[in-house]
Amino acid sequence: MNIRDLRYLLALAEHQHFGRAARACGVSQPTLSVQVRRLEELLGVALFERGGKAVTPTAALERMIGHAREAVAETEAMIAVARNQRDPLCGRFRLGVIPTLAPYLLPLVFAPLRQALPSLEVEPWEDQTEALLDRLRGHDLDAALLATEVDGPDLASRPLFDEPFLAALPPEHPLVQREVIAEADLAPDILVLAEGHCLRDQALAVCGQGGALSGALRASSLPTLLNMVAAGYGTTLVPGLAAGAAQDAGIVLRPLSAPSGRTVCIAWRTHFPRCAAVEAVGDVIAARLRGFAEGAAAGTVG
Amino acid sequence: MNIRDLRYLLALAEHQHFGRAARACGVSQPTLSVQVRRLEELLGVALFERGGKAVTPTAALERMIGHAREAVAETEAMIAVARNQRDPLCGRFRLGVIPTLAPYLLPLVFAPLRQALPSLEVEPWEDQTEALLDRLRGHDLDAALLATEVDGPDLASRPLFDEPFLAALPPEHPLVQREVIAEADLAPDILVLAEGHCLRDQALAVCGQGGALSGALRASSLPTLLNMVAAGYGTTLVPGLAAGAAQDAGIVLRPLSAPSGRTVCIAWRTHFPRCAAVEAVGDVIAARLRGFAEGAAAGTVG
DNA sequence: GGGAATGATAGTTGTTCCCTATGATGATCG
DNA sequence: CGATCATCATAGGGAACAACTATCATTCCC
Repeated sequence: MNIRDLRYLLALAEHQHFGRAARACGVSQPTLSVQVRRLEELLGVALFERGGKAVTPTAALERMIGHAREAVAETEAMIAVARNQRDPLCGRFRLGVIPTLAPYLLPLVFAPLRQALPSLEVEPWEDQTEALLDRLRGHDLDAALLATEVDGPDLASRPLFDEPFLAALPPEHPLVQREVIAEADLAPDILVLAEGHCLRDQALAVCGQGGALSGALRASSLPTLLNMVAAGYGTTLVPGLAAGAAQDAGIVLRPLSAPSGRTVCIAWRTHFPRCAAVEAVGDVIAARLRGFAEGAAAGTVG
Repeated sequence: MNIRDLRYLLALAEHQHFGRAARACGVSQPTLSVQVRRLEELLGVALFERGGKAVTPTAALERMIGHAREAVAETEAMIAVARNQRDPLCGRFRLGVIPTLAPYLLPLVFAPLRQALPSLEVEPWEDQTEALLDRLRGHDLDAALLATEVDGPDLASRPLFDEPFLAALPPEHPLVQREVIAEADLAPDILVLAEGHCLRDQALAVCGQGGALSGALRASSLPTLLNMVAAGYGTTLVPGLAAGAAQDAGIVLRPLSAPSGRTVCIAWRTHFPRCAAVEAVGDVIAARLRGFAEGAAAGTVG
């Protein structure tokens, strides 16, 4: 059963004339003639009474034609929806972002995204890496911005930009005197985020598992951590994009003697069909952050 | 666009597995695979995300699937309607009957029709010949019972049975003495129906254009005409099936010396697709009236 | 009865659809 | 870590389908 046949049917019922109906359908008269007859044979019912003068729908067709009309209409509606969805750079795009990145990166990239991909509705979702990966695997996200590379059978990722780490010191800290801080010097009184934050692991990896890691002082968010540092509880590493926020909190920032940092990536399901959207979003973010690493290492925010 | 493809689509969306969906559709897995892909290319949208593990409908498909479901459902409803209509001996059958026949014939044939064609809903429509033919041509009737043969480019007819005429006399009429009446003897004071009734023309044809045709005395229906005869206003010819009614009205009936009558036919449009129904109805009526002519000519009602 | 109009039929060609067989890839398990 | 299984994609071939042009049959009308 072909929708085309139903179109022929409706055209013939409307025009009551094979030639005109065929012209309306853009086919030859024999084509429509044969197809209608085939349909009649298939259904086992006479659909039209072919008089010498007029071609009239039978009572049987009258009862069927409503359904036929609906079937054609629904099919066309479906095709119309498909046509509207055709552009992968269109529609909702659920983008996960880790908490140590979201508040500092999103303000920078929202405007460029909106300009470059006006019909892509980017919906951010803030959560920690593992939760984001779960949601990504569960089709609850379309992509995620992470500070860790992902590569597996089902997920893939692509680096977008490097975010250098800066040493964060309370204003009265003795190390403030130095222009450049050695990572090891931070270790004794370093503060880190609560478990689950990738920044915690990265800071510890850079500075070594400092023994002074006081159990009571684990911040659950980066702003809290910055406040704790500003209040003199200890030092920490801040990612470059948070430099402005750190300074606003009254923290002194210093470059590291051996510059290190983390790589922000965009991750997606290997088989995600709208990878064009992932790519485009990644391009926009990478372009916005181009040259950021150097500037941030020198203490400037892009 | 084929409805079959939509079925594949729905099956795959439901099973989320090519093999099982294919089995549910009764096709091989490559067939379903290829068809779904073709559909995706046709629509220009990815409909499924083919992961290593699961096959999941995309957001685009989620928006389309309702329409697809509706289209399939409507198509199936249409096919179901067609299936129910497939039997031509089923459904409404609008049957025209001329007024001089309807009240006498229909009581005889309703029961046999209902028995022989239980799912055919015979709807009688009483009117004069010309009106019936108009309605027949206008598709407002499916067939008509007439006392005249019809043959033309658009209409055809078939004789069902012969209905003899009987001489109808008031009880006190002098001709009552005779066992058999000559047609010419009726002519002087014959009464006929109003114009438009075919029985009028037939009576006049049999008896000649009797000069005594009083303009004031034209009955508009056969019962009225019978009452007029019974009241002594004149004589007439009655069709055999009305013999009982005539006798009930107090009329004396006599056979004609040169037996004559009219042929009752069933008429239909040449191109009417349910001619099987016409034939069946005709068969039932003819069978019911078989041998009626002889009996009626002898004064008996079948 | 000839001509115009209309639908049906015939023959042909290109497309579509389905099958079986096979390939590619990822998951699973010893 | 390699073998095996599961799953989907691809290839090739054959049957069915749908489209066309050309032609025929019928009806209608003058």
